Amino acid sequence: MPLKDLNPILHSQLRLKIVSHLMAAEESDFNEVKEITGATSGNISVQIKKLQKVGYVKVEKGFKNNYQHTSLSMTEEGIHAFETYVENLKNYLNLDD
Amino acid sequence: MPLKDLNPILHSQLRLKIVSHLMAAEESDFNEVKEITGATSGNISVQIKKLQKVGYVKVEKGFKNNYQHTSLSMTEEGIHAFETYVENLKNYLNLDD
DNA sequence: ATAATTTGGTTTATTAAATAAACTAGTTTA
DNA sequence: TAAACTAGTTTATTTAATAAACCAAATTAT
Repeated sequence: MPLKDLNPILHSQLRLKIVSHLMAAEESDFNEVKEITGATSGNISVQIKKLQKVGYVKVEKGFKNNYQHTSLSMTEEGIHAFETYVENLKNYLNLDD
Repeated sequence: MPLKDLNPILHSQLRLKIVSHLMAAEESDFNEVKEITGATSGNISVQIKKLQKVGYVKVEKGFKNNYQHTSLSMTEEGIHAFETYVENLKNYLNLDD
């Protein structure tokens, strides 16, 4: 079968780092994402918003030790999209099961 | 260990399709790539040139049945880059060996 | 013979995406 | 109370992806 197009929301260096981390971590926050990605806050803010807009990531804003705090987690839809992305990508990498 | 950056030359929808095909096919040409990717000639031309410029793909222009013909194949450097890309990507997909 | 069409592309212009710089708002420390 | 830090957002810039328009040679139709 022909190679399927890769979900462009996930096929992005930074968003893939973020989602990969959230898939492994189950729950995380803005700062953790900043540390593991090494990206700038602005870039992360933009990409998180994009992931939220399509419903892949849940963004909860609140407070923690008087400071604003943004916690992040994958939605069911996001988990499913990631799994589909991985299956499609395997065909590119010749890692087919 | 932290997630390594993915080689941006390979982490592109169309270029990954092209390279994936060339890795499997060993030898191919412009038209075959056009068929399997479904992309426009212009887009393929640009991406092939990019892959050639970094030394990942060998481009040989000649003639076949009186028509111009462009054959394509991976270079050693390209094969190595692809393999490294796959290894790095595995860490994103949680497919680690 | 020559005009129209097809093959096999390249070049250039447009659109979209990634990224960082500059900014905002509140908190803590000197 | 001013400086510095935390935790982000908004906006501007750079870069990349894509398609439209173009070019040249070969073929077919008139």
